[in-house]
Amino acid sequence: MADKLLAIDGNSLVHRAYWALPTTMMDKEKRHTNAVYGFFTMLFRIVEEYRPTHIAVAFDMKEKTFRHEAFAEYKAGRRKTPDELNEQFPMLKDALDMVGVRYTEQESFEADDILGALTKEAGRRKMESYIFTGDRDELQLIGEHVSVVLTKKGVSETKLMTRETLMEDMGITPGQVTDLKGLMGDASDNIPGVAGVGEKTALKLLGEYGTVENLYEHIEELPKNKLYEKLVNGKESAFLSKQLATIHCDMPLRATLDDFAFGGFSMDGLRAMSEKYSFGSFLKRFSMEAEKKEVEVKAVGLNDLGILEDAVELALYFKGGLHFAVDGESEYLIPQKETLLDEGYDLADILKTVMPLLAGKSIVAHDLKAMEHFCGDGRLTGGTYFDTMLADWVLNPSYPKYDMESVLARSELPACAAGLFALAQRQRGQLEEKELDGVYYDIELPLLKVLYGMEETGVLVSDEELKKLGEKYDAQIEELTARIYELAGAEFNISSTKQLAEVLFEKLGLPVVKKTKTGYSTDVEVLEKLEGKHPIIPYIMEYRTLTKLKGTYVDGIRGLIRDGMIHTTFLQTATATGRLSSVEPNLQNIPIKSAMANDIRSAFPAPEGCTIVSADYSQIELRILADIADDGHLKDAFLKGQDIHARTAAEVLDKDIEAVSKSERASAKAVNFGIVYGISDFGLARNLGITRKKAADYIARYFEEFRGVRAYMDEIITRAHKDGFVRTLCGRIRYIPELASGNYNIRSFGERAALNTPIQGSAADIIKIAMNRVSDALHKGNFESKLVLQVHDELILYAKNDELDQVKKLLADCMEHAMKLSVPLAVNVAEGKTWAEAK
DNA sequence: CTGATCACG
DNA sequence: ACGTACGTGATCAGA
Repeated sequence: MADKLLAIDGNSLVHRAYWALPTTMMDKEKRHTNAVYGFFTMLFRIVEEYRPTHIAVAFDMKEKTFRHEAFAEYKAGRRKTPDELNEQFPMLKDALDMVGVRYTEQESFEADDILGALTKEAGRRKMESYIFTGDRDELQLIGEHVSVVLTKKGVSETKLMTRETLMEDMGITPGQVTDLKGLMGDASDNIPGVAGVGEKTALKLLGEYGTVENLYEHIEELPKNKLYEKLVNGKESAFLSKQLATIHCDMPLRATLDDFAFGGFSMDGLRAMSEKYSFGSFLKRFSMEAEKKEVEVKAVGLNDLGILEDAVELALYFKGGLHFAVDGESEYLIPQKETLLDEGYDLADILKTVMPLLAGKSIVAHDLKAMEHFCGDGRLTGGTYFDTMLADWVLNPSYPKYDMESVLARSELPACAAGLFALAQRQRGQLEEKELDGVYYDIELPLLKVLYGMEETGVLVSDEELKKLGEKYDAQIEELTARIYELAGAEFNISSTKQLAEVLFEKLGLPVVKKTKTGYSTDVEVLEKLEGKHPIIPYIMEYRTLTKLKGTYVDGIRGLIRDGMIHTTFLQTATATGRLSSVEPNLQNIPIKSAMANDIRSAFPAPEGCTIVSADYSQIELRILADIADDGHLKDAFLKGQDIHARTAAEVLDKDIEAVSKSERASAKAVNFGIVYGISDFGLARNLGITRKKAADYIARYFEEFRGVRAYMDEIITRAHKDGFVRTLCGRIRYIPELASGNYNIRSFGERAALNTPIQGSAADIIKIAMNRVSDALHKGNFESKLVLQVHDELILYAKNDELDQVKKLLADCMEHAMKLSVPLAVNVAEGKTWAEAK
């Protein structure tokens, strides 16, 4: 194996770790340890990823450096390093000693100078170097054999920077990094740069002139404007700043590269160090690491796969490659994708060899649906499955991310096959403890396969029609743009809320209706209030509608068409309530309400020989509310099959349901929506455009009639406060930590979520059960018709024309009887040759 | 990379 | 006296 140097900027990383982690972290002796802990978290991660043969940690020395001699204010004005952090440097050095990692420091030089000299030396020996730092200055050290691993936010994310990525990201070469600092300065080091020149301007100038020196040679060619003046005044500062930012790679090194040879952490040292500084989670981790070491020692090549027989216990999907861990007689195999590719294997070959071995076996994977796509149709059948991503979400659906890295980080298990295996084992127990096994095994796990099928099938789109539509919209947008410019008396970017606000509220003097935290609001609500006050308003509203349609639903979708089809991805672990979401493209928010929605939906035709069938639940959320709140009026209305909004109006206004007017029904509809969301008089007032008092009055009268609903709302909130979570009809859980907040707004939000989640989430349970049953029924009946989309309360299928009647019946049946409630679940079924017709 | 806006249920 | 309806994703502008 080629030698690889990991050169670490100790100071940079310690600072990063200190600010990223809470100072409440202490060891047995009440010494602060957050920076040390964070440093090692990053170190373990990076060593795992890069597997260096040499590691050097460089520290700054407290003494002044040659830079202070050049510029007295260098690093002045910097926030003083807190004592809680300073104390941790000796501890870190001690800990590094214990685990067998060498560090170095030299008087009057900074860590980056040492790193520069070390990596330069390594380069001479044709050794690859990776500089690990948060300091972007060090990007100047990038070279043929040198890359920089930049820490991003927190302690878990990094980005590998090479010449290529630096060029892509900033458009400069490593050599130009000092020129950049020379012009823009660096606030954190108190490097002045040229006053008034920021990153944007600096990059633009460098793009043209390359270096500070060349820029000033050609300074007289610049237009004699403000920028020119700034540059002339800042000339001396620019040169000095560049000099300060330059890292000196030619310092005399006290240590040599060989001193930093690294043959792995000392396991005993790790244990002792974790013990000494009370790093409990590391201790756990190392017992796993030790196990993994065993695993790798026994790793065998692909040719030996034949020995596996029925030994497959675990496989996982990871970053587009496959890692396998196979458990026979405690024999493991983990060929990593990179290793296999290095050895000249083709992924398709691997799959052909490995997949048959997986059939019928017990498989654990992170994101099985993605793995199914990766492995190809039907390859993963017949075995038992466990998906650690799905399990993590079912156990707690409120995290922002569920990728393998995040999940394993939260679990504090090592990011390797053994870690994932251990995680699955733990999750199996937790699912039962929390009574979430039903949701997981009976709903989500089977649904994963259904969703895979839907994504694989895809949706047919007419690129030609979308193209025509786009041209039509473009023409209209152009016309609108001209009119808007004329009415405004100037040209501006209508899509820029900032520029639009300037035109509306400053140039045209229209009244300000609402503000956002950054300035004037110009959203539809505002524009509607302004309608009639100026002829420009309707044009702007139309412009907004058209550009939205064009950008998102014409161009956006066209860009994703492959062979006439689009294949959305249904995210099964994205929402806190249990719903699905849809991305790339989002097919759950295709226009339906507006006048032009028909155009868009018409571009989604049924495939040859098929009809689009759409079936949606009618008022499913209010039916669920009727059931769980056990409300007399609500249940009565649904049992009698009445128009629920009309009935609500009749109750509140105390009149016959037949006597309810259209506008009375509309108000009641808004109230019903509000109830489901956790109503407030303010919200209802805003929605209906009535006074807050009238809204409050309406709500009060509603609750007088719908006593069950009122009681439910009180009860669920009380219980949620007590438990800290709520559940859906199927037992799906959502923790709501906001309920414990001392902040009124946050707590109120928690209460509304507590109220809404059992309703929205139960609806999600019901349609998911229905989907599993529909899919099952289609297979069992040997139908060729296919499920293609789900839009929260609606299922869309491609029905083979000769199966149409049976499929419609089967569909309605599965949906209506997905769950037995105390009121019927009503389903409307429609069909058409395009999506637009199937309504 | 965040905020504003707007598409859906 | 607080600020304000639940759940999503895509696009654009502009720091």
